[in-house]
Amino acid sequence: MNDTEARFRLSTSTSRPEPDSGAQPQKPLRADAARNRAKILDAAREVFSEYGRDAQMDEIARRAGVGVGTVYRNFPTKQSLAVAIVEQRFDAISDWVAREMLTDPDPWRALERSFQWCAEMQLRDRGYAEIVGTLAGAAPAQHLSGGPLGPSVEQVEGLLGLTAAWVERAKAAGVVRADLKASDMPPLYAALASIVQAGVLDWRRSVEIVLDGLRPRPAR
Amino acid sequence: MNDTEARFRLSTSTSRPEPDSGAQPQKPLRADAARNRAKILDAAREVFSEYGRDAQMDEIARRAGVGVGTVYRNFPTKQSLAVAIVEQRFDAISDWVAREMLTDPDPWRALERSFQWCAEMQLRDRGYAEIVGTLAGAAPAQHLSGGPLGPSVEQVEGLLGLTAAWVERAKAAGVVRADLKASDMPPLYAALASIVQAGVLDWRRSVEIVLDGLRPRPAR
DNA sequence: GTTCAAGCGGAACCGGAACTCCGTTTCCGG
DNA sequence: CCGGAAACGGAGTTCCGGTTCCGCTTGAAC
Repeated sequence: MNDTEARFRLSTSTSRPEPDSGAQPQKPLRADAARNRAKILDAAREVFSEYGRDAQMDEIARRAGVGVGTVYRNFPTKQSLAVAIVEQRFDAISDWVAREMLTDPDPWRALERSFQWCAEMQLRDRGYAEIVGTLAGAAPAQHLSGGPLGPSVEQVEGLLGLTAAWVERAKAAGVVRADLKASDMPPLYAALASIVQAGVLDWRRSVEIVLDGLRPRPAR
Repeated sequence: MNDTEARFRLSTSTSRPEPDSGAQPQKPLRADAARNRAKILDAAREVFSEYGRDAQMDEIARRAGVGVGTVYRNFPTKQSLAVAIVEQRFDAISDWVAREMLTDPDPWRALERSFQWCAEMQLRDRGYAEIVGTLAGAAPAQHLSGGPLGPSVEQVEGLLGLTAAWVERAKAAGVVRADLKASDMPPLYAALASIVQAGVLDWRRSVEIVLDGLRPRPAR
């Protein structure tokens, strides 16, 4: 699973690590350096998904076939590397939602599939719950602090927008409760991810209950 | 908030730290030692609830007004201290369920209150989500490994029993879906705790959705 | 009051993991 | 093909936090 990364945003791309925003020309990296940067990102993705925040820099360097020094030349700190990975993951989520969830002609089925996908993601990536949790916790007006890790404000708003679009479609189709709001959804995904993370084998059962909670309220 | 601990199980009580199970007589601790052990447990409770697993032994010792050495004489390892605290918390949960949830004449209201309580607990104890997650993940036949931390098998089964009792009452009263099982509940509490942990301010909204999912299914 | 084992404090130890430094290697413009 | 700037590697440094050790203090049995 390599080079699935061409479509990611500049800040994590195979160009020079941004010393600061604003200076755009950025002489491109030397050929080997660019290659290494890509290898590092791939390795980091792998190691973070296996060990979550306990991933070790040495291990990442080893899997990238590179010295630690090289890792640190590209990402001055473990934190910054983690952020880059989180941003990639976040974009992957947005991609999926846009591609799979918004194009499905049946919004309810799209919802079911999205929960399924969320659970699978958590199963294969130990850091997933935290990412989704970040999104859920990034409430509307909470953009001030910009917690420890976390995707950018634009990323959060983008995904929230996609979610809102789905909610509209679903409500129009009458398949969900009439009072559903876009902001209701992220916490539910975060919840599912954490359930899977906790090792609950029968997470589908929890999904079933939540889905029932999302259905249109019966006319009184 | 001191000495709320008389009712906890022996292994965390103010008696000698168990060198092994089986040797029961256990000369009682010297008076000052017993006092210190209690102070340590109180401090640990406090620090763990503030910092979760990042709690530091030195800080615990400091708040207990005791040297680190004393902490280690009572709990040979940070892990063992953490386990003691987890067991206390777990018992507190069981207590609450037995006292508040099973005695409430209205099972539905008891359910609502329990979610409320769960959220409040998470708010005041950073380690709460992990405990509830452990419970949820401790599926029926999964008692083999005995993960990293975690309450004892008997504790888990005890609480599961209480939950089952509530489910029966609620079903008898016809206030919940007919197919509800005791094992459905722990994941929902774990989910709520994690939502609150993620910093979702409007967690009541998520609760509302889940509650709707728990209501009796409308006759088709 | 004396004695001494139980208990205490906290400086020192130690391992692990993030990060730095610098001698060596590699790319690439001329 | 050469020179030197850019990049590399990985041993070494630093920091941090759990755990140990040992000389001192104190409770309690006589």
